[in-house]
Order: sequence, then structure tokens, then C-alpha cells
Amino acid sequence: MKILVVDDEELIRKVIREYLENSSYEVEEACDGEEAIECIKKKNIDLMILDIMMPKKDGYETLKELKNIRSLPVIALSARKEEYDKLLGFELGVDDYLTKPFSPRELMARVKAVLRRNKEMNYYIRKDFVLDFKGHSLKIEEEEVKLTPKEYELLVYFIQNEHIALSREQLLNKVWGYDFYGDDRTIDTHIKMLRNNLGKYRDWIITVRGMGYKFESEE
Amino acid sequence: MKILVVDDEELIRKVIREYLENSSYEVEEACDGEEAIECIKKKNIDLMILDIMMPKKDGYETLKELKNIRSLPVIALSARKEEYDKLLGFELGVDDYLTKPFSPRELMARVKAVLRRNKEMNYYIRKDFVLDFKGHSLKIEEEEVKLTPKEYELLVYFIQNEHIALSREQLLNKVWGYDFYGDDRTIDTHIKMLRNNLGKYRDWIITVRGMGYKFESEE
DNA sequence: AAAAAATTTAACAAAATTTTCACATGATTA
DNA sequence: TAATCATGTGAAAATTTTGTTAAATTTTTT
Repeated sequence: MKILVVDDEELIRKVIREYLENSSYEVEEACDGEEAIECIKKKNIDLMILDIMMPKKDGYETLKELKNIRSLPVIALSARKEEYDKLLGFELGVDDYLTKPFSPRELMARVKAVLRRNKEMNYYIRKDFVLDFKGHSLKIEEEEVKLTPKEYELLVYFIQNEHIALSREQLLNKVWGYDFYGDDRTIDTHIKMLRNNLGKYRDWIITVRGMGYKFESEE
Repeated sequence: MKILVVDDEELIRKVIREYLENSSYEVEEACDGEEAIECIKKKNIDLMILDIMMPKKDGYETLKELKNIRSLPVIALSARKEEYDKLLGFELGVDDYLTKPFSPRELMARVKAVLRRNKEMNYYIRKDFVLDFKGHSLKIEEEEVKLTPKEYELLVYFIQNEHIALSREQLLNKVWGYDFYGDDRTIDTHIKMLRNNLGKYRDWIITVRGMGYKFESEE
């Protein structure tokens, strides 16, 4: 589980990181909304802890922009209690809320609760791209996209390893199984077919020359 | 348990969602009757919390239309207390009723009560497809469809897991029991027979290649 | 116990998927 | 720029999976 901590105060980030890492979460840091969005685009974040009052790009703007990118559980932090209604009212997708100062213990409890609620990742959603893990189905623009079993498995593996370049060998081992003794290039053919099926999102599968492929949803 | 919250006020939906999710219900939202009907057609909703006064399609119309689609427990919300008799009088299948403003705590109590009362789902109704769980019978176009015991159990399990792809192994374990040591392909034969019996709805049983089968009623 | 119904198995047909391979295309380097 | 190397692509061949039928077996009913 990877958690992104967004706060302009270095000390706060440090303390939160400390606690999260003690509970063996992975931690990324960002000191403003700008950086946060960058990070979310590049890494697979499972939860964001977001300070509302920040310079540059504040919490509200960050949440608004986030909505155009992907869905992500968020715990908001703020110094003023009155913000609460505003956060809920604006429908900015905040899962929980804490006012500063808060006890780290309390934060940890919220983190666990939110992650528990969102645990069963049933969907991978980016824009109008919806992969339904339970239903083994992919929809793009509301339309069902027919994938063969290998294409589906390949896509799932890519998504589980977003942003990471995967060698052909690794793909064969993980998707085909260690006991596959066929040709490397088999993968290329499947990549081709998968790309065709992804339609307008075909270039989310990126060729890493001399190495393999990687999956990345945005630019 | 998935609960659909229908209200035109964003803030109300948010607050209700908050409370429901804290009690670990799944929540869907709709801001008018139109959307609500759409949602009910597409997802497996177990309970609807419905505001009576809404623009576009109000609560009454929504309830009327709902009756043609399927049975579903409903808790109604309204600002005026006098509505209560009307709601019951029109026999629109409202299970409980709350006047605004109400305390979330009160709502939660009603939700739990209604779900407890309706726990034993008696019918699964889609168009003229009517599965009667109590009577162990299936009717299509008013005609009784004769199912063998295995076919019936298989169908029930599919319906309880609508939209979810089920492996042959899982089906064997759940429908046949953990102590069945026969052939995988037994399922295929039963699927064939079940499909034949479903007649014009035969393709609600969808083949998930390389994996198993899933059940999905509408398009 | 016989008959009927339901379930399971096995075999084959049909359909879909996977793999291979040859060649095209595009990138990189000398 | 030519040579080289890695990847893209199309189509046939090989394989796998599913659909279907019919016969064998088990269970239930009469």
C-alpha cells in the first residue's frame, strides 16, 4: 500500500511518514498540489493524505484536478473545522477528514479505516476506460471491449505494474507461466492485438526499446 | 449490501453516503428519478433511499416505473409529513418513511430494519423473467419453466453473483459442494441445458473464455 | 424392482485463441 | 546514408476451449 502525503510543512510530512512507515506502508511526499498531481500520474498511489491549505495549488484545486485523472481515496487535513461541510458539500470525493492538530494515532486509525473500505479494488478507472476485475470485462466509452483471455491477463498484469517497464521474459513468466518455452516474440503479437483493442488508448502501452513494454495511463 | 441514494441535493447525498459507508454498505447515488431507474437497471441495488420531491422525475413517478422493472425495498424521504398516508395509500411499495430534517442515526436504524425485514429476497424479476426463490420456480412470459434441481441451484448462484465471472471450480465448489470430485466439463453440460431452458434469455449466461461463466441480465 | 428422471461422462464438432513465421517498418549506430 | 537491429504486422497453422450430442450411470419415483 502506497500513501502520498501532501503538506507544505516539512515537519508534518516527516512525522506522518514516520508513523506510516512503522505500519509498513510505503510513503511518497509532495509539498504542494502541483507535485501531488505529478506523483499520482506517475506512481500507483493507493491513498492520499492531503492538507487543504497550501501555497501554489491548494487542496480544493488539487481535488478538482484529481477528479479528471482517476479515483483515489483521500483523507483531508485542515486547521479549520468549518471546512468540513465545504469539503463534503463540494463533492470533492474526500473519504475522511481531520482537523489540525490531530494525534498521529487518530490519523493511523482513519488511514486503516479508509483503506479497509476501499480494499477490494474492483475497478480500474481512468476517464472512460473501465476495467472490471470481478466481471473480467473492459469498457471504453460505455462500450464493452472483447478481450481474449491472454489479452485480459496481460492487461491486468500491466495495470498491476503501471509505470514499470516489464521485460518480455518477465511477462512470459508472470502471464504465461514459468513453464512456457515458446518464442519471445509471441508477446509482440499479443501486444499488437491488445493495442488494437484499447482503441484510442492504444498508446497507454508503451514500447521500451531493447527492453520490453510498460503501461501508463496518462501522458 | 448496495444502497442507492436518490436526492437532488448534493449535500444530503454526501452525508447519507458518509454514514452508510461507515456502516460498510456500498453506496450508489442518483440525483433524479431518471438516473435512479438507470442505476437500478444496471446494478444490483438492495435498497433505495428515495427523496419524494425532485425535479425531472419525482418520487411517485419513480416508484410507479420501478414496479414495472423489479421489486426493491424503498425508504422514502420527504419534507412534508402529510405525504405519509399518500405514499402508503397509493400502494407504491414504500417500506418506510422519514420526514426531513431527520437525524442520520435515525435513517441508519430504518435502513437496518428494512434490510432485516427484506433479507429473504423472494423474487428476482427482470422484464417477464420471474424467479421465485420461495417457490423454487421460474416463469418466463407467465409460463412456468421446468428446471431440474441442479439447474435451479446453478441459476440461483448465478443470480446471487450477477456481473461476476465465476470459474468452473468455484461453481463446482459452491453449487455441487466441496466434496465433488468429478469433471469440470459437467458444468458445461448443465450450462447448455440451463441456457436452453432460459429460452430468449439464454444469453444472460455469458461465456468468459478461459475462465468460466457469468450472469448478466440486461445489456 | 422397474421405470422415469436427472446427472455425469466421454467423444466429437465447432469455434475461438494462441503461436509461429515471414516480411514490413522504423529506430539506432557506424 | 547504409547497415543493423528491434519492433510492428498480417496471415496461416497449431492448439485450446467450448458447444453439443448421445450413451452410461446414478438417483428418484412409481
